[in-house]
Amino acid sequence: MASIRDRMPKPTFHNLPEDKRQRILEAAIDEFATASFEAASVNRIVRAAGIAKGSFYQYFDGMLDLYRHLVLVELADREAAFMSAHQPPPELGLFGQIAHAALTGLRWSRDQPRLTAAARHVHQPVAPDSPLASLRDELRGLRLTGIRMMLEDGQRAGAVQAELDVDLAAALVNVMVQQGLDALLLQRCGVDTLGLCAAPDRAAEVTEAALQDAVTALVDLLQRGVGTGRDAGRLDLDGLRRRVIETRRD
Amino acid sequence: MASIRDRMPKPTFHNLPEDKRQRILEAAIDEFATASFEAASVNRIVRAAGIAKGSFYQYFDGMLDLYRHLVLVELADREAAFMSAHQPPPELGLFGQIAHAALTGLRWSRDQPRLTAAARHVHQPVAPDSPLASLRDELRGLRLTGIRMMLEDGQRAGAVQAELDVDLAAALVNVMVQQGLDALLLQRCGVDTLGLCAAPDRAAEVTEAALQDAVTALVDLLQRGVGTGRDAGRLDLDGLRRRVIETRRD
DNA sequence: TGACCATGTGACCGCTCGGTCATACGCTCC
DNA sequence: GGAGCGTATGACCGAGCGGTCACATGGTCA
Repeated sequence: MASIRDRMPKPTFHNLPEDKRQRILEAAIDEFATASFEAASVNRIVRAAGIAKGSFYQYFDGMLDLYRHLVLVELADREAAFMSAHQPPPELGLFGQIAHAALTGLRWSRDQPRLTAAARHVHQPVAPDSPLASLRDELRGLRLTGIRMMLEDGQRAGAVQAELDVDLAAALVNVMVQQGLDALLLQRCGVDTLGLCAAPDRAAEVTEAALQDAVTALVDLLQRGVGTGRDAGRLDLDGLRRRVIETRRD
Repeated sequence: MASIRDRMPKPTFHNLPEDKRQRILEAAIDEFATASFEAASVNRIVRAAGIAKGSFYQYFDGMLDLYRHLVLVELADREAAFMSAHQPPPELGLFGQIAHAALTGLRWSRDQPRLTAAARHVHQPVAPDSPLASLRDELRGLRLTGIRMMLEDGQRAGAVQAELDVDLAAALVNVMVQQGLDALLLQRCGVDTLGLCAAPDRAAEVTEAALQDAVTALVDLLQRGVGTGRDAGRLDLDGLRRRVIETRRD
């Protein structure tokens, strides 16, 4: 934990007066919320923050250095503070915990869409030679481990199917949480995180009821799937999968 | 259908000799497979295609024009040809159809990672004022409608829960198909579509067995969820959701 | 032959980019 | 006062960008 947060910006950045540091961070958040990582511009950040370009390079080694600090320290701390200010009731089961976390995450996206949007570059597929690749892999690994542990706990408690391939399921849950919640928001309210960045007043359209609908849909799908659970349906899948695979052989 | 495919490149492009047109398309595919849409460069494309820059602007109105044509015509046609060359056995049930489509889609990504990667810009969240926004919304709407119809068919056939919120479920299924399959590939084989673009020889690591594992994981989650289906678990969720919601009120 | 026109071409324009560096500033200590 | 030092500054660099346009090319028809 400490190792990947260590000493990213130069010490001069940490010595800065608080308001100046905040101006720089706000400008960076706006830039990354607006532009793709590759299209983000140092020039625009320094202009918006009201500092000289030379100063920027006294604080950071470059854009990646800034972004690492932003994601691993600033955004992570703010989100963690929000999440821990909304602790779940203590005796929730696995799916209750997931529902709580999803609901809290959605509220965070609604209340702080710029922060969520700025962090998005690290959740998207990225070329292996991209400067973002190692950062993405680090964070992805941490998230997957957390999800895997939850699923394994669920298995031990008998709430999760014992025969589940936990690695693959964790990858799917990760996608559903990272992208699925935003897609549900777009579906239910006609606006997603990037839309809220562009039109912050539309947050009013994102009602608590809509968030609850979204979380319910996600957790229900996760827990029970969309099938009716008839044995015919399940056997159907197993039987047909073999045939599907056989179609390849011709 | 015809309306959104109409007349995007200028007529001069359609009059081009076949090999020249192919060179341009290949160069464009490489560019969009490598770079983000905002960072894609006309200069690089014309250099790689071996045409003059002035010619490019005789064929297209600009990058967006080229990308629209690429996604809506070239890539769509090639993928459709691949998919229709792998027709499912006729009497598959809903989840069998989904499994077949997912397996075929994964094979397509493995065999043609550059084409899949070039199309990715239209599947990712995008700012509402981005030039890509309307294209993304068009395609998203088409996909969601298709998925919704499948789910409704499943409901009529009794294979899908009657009380399912089809709109929200379709949004989730869309995410699972668009991003989830790639995530499963990365989890199972250590390489995803962008990784295959950068290292095409690694396609050998993507075995049929791995693809089948991925599809099984996805369809199982979709059909049955990860829960054990004990009533306690289900009631648990419903009861606890109310409490989760109440935590907000303080 | 020469007029005409669709197409091909790349030098050129104005601009922004990431990054550097000589210089200026402001504070401390002698 | 002035030496020393950490920090602030913005002009400047070379490069790449999207887009334009005057001109070249080559085929067609009178």
